[in-house]
Amino acid sequence: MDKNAIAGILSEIALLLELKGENPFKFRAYQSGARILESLEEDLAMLVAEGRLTSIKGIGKALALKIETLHKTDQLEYYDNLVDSVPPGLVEMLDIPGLGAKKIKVVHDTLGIDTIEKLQEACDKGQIADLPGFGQKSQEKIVAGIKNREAYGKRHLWWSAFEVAGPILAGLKALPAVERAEHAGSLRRRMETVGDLDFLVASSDPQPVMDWFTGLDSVSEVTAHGETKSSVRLEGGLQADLRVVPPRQFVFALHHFTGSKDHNVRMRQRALQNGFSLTEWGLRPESGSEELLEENIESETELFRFLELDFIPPELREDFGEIEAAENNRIPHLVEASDIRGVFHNHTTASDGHNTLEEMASAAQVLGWEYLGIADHSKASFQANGLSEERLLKQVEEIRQLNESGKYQTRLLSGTECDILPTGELDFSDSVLAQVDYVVVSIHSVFSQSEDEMTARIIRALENPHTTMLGHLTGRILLRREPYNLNRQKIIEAAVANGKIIELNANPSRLDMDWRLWRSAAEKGLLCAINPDAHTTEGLRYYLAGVNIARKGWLTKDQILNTRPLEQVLGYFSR
DNA sequence: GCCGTTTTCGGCCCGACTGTTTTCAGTCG
Repeated sequence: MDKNAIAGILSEIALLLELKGENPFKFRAYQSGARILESLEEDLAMLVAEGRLTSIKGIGKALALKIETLHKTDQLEYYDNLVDSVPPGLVEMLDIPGLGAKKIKVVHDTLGIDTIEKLQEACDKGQIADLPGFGQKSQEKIVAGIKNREAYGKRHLWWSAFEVAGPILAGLKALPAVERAEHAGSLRRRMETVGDLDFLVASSDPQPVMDWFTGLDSVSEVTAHGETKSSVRLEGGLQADLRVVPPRQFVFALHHFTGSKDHNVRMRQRALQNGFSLTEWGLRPESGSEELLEENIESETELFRFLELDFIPPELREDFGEIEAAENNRIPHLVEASDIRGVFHNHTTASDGHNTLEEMASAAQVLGWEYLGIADHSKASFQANGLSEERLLKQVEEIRQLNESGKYQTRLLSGTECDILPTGELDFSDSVLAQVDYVVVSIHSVFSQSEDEMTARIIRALENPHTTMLGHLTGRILLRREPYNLNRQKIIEAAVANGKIIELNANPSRLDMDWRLWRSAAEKGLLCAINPDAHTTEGLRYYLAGVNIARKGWLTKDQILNTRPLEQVLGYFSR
């Protein structure tokens, strides 16, 4: 069993222990164990073989033994027994807002309820309201929670959440009572998906701010309306929280509510080591002290500096080594949107795009790009109106003529998004591929191969001398389709060995390859290309989502091909 | 269940809101 699968089991164990009412620090140990495993750089097999698991901070004897057992045998009796002892319905109930492990345990222990259906029935009979610690309101909340579980339970794409958040933030900033306003949470950290929107405001007069927020036209339900915090449900199911804090607290609260939780834990630990207690309220000389430190800290930069750290951009605050880097002046200068000089993977009406070659060229010019690559589908992608050899060569000629005409300042590059056939062969022959500027190779069919088959298929495509870059590595569609089975590390290694690029597909539903892999991949020498995979002129703007993810992946300008000027890009293609 | 160079036991980040209570537990982030 690989480390991610094992991590999944450890998280599940944590959940089950919580439902059983175990010592909270015990299940937290499992939770943290799962996370540690996921972010492990070293080969798990090696760590197990050399008995070095316990040398990792957070992994003790008990966890090490369980990890080792799962790794070697794919089985764990402890886990199996635990699963058998907790009805699956109880786990599902955690999705219902207002129901946590303790209350679920009460419902189960007193009424014997073990499915959501039975919970619904008990609510209908009014039995839940009579339980100790429950009441009429909690019962109503549970009924609503069950009803909305489907619609509200899911996360939202960062791009769409950001579009909703933008006008709200602008509205907050325009209020007279508001001194400062920012969004926080996973939205500010540029996570690929967002659970809810967090807004933070500095004001000494919270009431009108709260009233404005809860009174927004797009609010379908007000779930909390307090003096410092309000929560609303927006049309479309997105939840939004607003916190209003006194101006001198703003920086601390912004840092706290930006998270991530794991990053905050590390920051608080660091503060404690330096003799301070850090909370969203500010810094105290020591834990337990009432008095806030009278330091003049007005920006996050100053807060980090107080803890002897360089500024850590919000995108990096995932406890992925950013604290250590900030300690040693090793936070990289991350790529910025303005560094992008063009993109390579885009479609036109020749295949399944919605805008013509010229419309795309014109839109790229508006974006100020030096070059725009066109990579329409190849013939095997029949469903996407893939180009035949003949049509591709015709397009190459069109592009050549358009460039010669000088009509657009943006130079068009001719490429292809060539299908990787199930065998790993490419959809076009070498002689055809030799006639385009570059080749993006992608998988669009037969997703169901085994991990070994899929990995070998992709590696074979990377070994083709005409291949320039690999498109959307895993084929995942966020919130909709899981990645296909493949060994990411092997593919990264093959790309490096063959001098090939892996694309960062910037389509907000893909954001593939995942940001968690980029830092170590780039350290191994992998070159990135940020591609919007645009099917419309508006879709070109997705490159911004790609830059976000590149930043989350610690990438700098020089690790990304499309930050380079046209001449260098052409030079790279004709190596 | 993990950790520790004062510690092998006694901690483990912490505060707001809600709904239930009548001083607080559970949930959430």
